[in-house]
Amino acid sequence: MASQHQPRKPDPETGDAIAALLLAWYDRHHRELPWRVAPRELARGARPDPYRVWLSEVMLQQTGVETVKPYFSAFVEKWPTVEALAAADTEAVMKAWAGLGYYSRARNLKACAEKVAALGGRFPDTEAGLRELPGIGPYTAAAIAAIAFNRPAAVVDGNIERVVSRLHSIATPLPQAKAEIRERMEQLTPASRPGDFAQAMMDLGATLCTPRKPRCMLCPLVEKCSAVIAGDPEFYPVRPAKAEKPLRRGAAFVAVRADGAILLRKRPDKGLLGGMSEVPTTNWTARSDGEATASAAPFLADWRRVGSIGHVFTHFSLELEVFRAKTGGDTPAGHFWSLPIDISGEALPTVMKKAIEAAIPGATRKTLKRPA
DNA sequence: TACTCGTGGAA
DNA sequence: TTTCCAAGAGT
Repeated sequence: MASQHQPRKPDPETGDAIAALLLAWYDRHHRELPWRVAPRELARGARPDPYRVWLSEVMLQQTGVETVKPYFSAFVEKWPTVEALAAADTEAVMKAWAGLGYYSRARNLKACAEKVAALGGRFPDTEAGLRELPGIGPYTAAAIAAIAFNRPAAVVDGNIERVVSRLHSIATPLPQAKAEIRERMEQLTPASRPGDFAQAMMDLGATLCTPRKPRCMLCPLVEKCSAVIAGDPEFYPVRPAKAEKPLRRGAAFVAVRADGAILLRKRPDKGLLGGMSEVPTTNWTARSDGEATASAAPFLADWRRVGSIGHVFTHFSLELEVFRAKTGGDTPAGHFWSLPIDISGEALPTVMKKAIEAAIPGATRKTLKRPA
């Protein structure tokens, strides 16, 4: 039923008052962000560019604002429009995304750009229409609808889950509480300025209503906050305990050619680090398998252990023993050589840059621009 | 519903 | 140091 995703009439006793208080706070204290159109500009008639709103929202999925900023700048400079991104090489997009994590986002970004370009370069302007595009889920569809198209969509992200669960002292643990939080957000969302309201809720969660030590004395909603009245805002939201991360081990092989080139290969499109490049490695297993290292190298060589690196993924930790060898120019099937000037621009995830750095310090550091 | 899927900053 | 967790989506 589409109707259950439509906002309800705001409750005049609480919803309207809260929205008004929060928007007044936002007008004075909103963050200045590269992808954001400030309320003053909106009042003058400026409209957000849906392409920039979409790009920023995808980058911000589970990713901090400060981390996203340089990537956002690089993307809009390289690809100023959705048509430009649609026409880009997928490999170039993966390279530009390298280091940002959750690499399926980059593939979905490209696929989404192609679909939107096929629609004449215009994004759908409804939640339902946006929801059909790859990489756009419930949150992102609502955020784009509200921010770019002024639709009164109920936007719910991690910040808003925290703010709303405190505002209404919702003790139900996540993710069970999501339905109730959504209903509350639907009641709160105003018909006027829904995009600013969503961003105001997120700014509040990011700057005042923080996970630990919330600064309630500065909060515009402190008098409306049930958790504050109850005396323990930090108790909310209630989350289940997390599972412990298992440790996996493996070995990585950095083969260096006489001209300094490093041997790389491309990972499968799906799965962990999908579509990204890597130095050859063994399988990553729960046990340490020293036996497998020599046979798992791309070829026989004078492999020397140069150290080890550690890396933490979402659901496991990894320790890689790093080996290096000087080799000839043969190219094993499925591999390719990357020259020193190209290394920093390769689609290398952070864990692979760590491995290369352990073998050749400075190799992945950004150097001079490649001559045109 | 429950996993999978990165990374880095803050406390 | 460890732990948490950030503007979640796909399967």
